[in-house]
Amino acid sequence: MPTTIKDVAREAGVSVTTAHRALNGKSELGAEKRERVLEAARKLNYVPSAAARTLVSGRSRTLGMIVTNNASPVYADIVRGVEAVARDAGYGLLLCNSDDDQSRALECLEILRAKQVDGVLITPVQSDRRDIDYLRNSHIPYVLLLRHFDDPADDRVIIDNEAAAHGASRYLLELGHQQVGCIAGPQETSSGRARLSGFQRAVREGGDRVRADFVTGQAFTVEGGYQGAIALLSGDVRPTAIVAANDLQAVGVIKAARERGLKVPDDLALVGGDNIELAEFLDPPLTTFHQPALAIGRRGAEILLDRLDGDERPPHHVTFVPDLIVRASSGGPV
Amino acid sequence: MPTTIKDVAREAGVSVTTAHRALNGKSELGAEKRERVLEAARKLNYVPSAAARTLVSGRSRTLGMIVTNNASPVYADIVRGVEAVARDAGYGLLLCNSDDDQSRALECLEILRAKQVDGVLITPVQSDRRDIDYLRNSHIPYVLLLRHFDDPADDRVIIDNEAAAHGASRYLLELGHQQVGCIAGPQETSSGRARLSGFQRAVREGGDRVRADFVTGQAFTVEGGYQGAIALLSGDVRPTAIVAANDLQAVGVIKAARERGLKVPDDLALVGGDNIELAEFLDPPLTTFHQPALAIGRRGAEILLDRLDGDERPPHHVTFVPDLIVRASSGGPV
DNA sequence: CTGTTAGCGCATTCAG
DNA sequence: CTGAATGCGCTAACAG
Repeated sequence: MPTTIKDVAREAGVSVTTAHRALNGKSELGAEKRERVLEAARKLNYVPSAAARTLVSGRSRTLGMIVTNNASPVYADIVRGVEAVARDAGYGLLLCNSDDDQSRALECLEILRAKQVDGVLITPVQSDRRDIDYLRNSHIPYVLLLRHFDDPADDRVIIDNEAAAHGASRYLLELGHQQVGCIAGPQETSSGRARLSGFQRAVREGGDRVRADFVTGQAFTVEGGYQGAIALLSGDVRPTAIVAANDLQAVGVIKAARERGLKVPDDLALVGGDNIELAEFLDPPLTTFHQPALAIGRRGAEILLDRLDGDERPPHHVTFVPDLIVRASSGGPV
Repeated sequence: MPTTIKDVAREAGVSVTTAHRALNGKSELGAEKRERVLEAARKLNYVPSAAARTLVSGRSRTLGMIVTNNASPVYADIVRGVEAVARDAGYGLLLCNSDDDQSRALECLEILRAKQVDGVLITPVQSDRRDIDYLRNSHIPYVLLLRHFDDPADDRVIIDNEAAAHGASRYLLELGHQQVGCIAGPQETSSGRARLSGFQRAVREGGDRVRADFVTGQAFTVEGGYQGAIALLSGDVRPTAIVAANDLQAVGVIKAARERGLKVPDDLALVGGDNIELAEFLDPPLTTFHQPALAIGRRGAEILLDRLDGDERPPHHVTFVPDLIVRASSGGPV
């Protein structure tokens, strides 16, 4: 039984209301009584019940967060950024993983709604829009992270995936590769589509001598990259360079190449995406573009908290533009 | 305004109590009325208020979790494991990072207590025992993960760090190294101490010809390993092998070695710890021991949920025994 | 300046 | 089988 404000009031010999006012600094009241109350609260180790406050105020001072998988480096950093901002603002953070399974995401949303989170940060499952629709229909403020639908009404914090992938791909092509492959992420995801588009644009710009091949729908994981690489390397014409959808995939490519006795970058040039912490220590160090995951999380949380604070401005569309980071995996000068 | 049970009752034309019973399947009641209620609930998209339930029941169906840093690979996996088990049981998960700062941890605990979490999973800040004392004094059930104090009353899920580090160190010594270094983690942490002990035991067992050197207090991060390596490599006698406190530190060692033109493992053999996902793809692939972080999280959450379910058995002390994973960084046969 | 009253949404008494 | 009343802890509205 946690101690309640009633206990504090009794201990201090005042009414519950007075205790409440002393504790929350509402109206002015006798300095002496205030002290007695604060003293009693300290002595009894009083902490106000969030549940009761939520019940009466309708606000929980808790944010919800749904990500694909908090253990994946990019999401891990995003969660970190969100948590830091949330806690600084005195908010709790309820974390859920969807594994990009919509029904799971909806379960999570139901829990979050029951717990009356004040807002939600979400990397939507993009097999369909049900998660986002749920949030909208429930009138829960939300901010999209990493992925988004075209609806401009949504607040969102993303990176320019098209430009990022284009830059990385073009870099590879300028090194002279004429047979390039691309492992594209799930094409339901806006990020997966955009990165493929960027690759394709670079290929088009490369002119007629460039021949490109790609596989789609590979998960943003080591395994996804591995499978994608197997597919690309099994084609009739082996690519001399591969653009992976992200760094984890690139690791999968390295694994596949290693198994086939191909040396990266000599036999197979490679670029990834995201610039995870260990990218520079991989074998070989990975050429990639930098996705500022921590900042994305922080910015998203700030936007959400602003909304909860009454921010009525038009939708926030924050787009970071990643820098290309050249390392050894792409071949060419480092 | 979310819809309440009152709305459902009105819609169904029954009393609140009846609605409650229909929704919670308490006592038997007219099948027809039950249907009307369920139908109304569905139609109104009713979700019971967790805040109200918490207020009346005293239980929130939420777990709290405090880790050093959810973005660090081991913690990320632990969080993942906890979240999976928690959600399967219908529990929410409130996540906090302490950055191993006790005052921050205590802030988090205050929040968690206010939100009346039913239990807490924690990797304690071990600068002192205030976080654990707080939990105990607040009568909040808790399970320690990764780290522990000697108090056998605490439930805990850890690995045998001493044995793990001993095995890794001995492996290195058996390769013939006579000048070995160890980068030890913060010695306030039980894991940091145990890993150093394991190293020292291996050195003792190595006999008189083995000369060992070590630095303590290096953070379990790339930077910590880097600094530690600088220190060890700047000594009068350069070690030919280094035992890092974990894989991230080992990465830092690789970085330092690279900067100094030392080749791993030829000029400097290296072992880490934890077996993070990318350990095998590093340059060079890292010899390490496997810490089953996901399983640790899962097991911890299961124990905690059992406690909440009334498990009164003696304290659970789960200790996983890590396997050594030999890769190229240690030199020797792979 | 202070205390009394009422109500947030739900679950658990009690009566009927 | 059903409903009305009560209280969880806190805050807001209303007296005094």
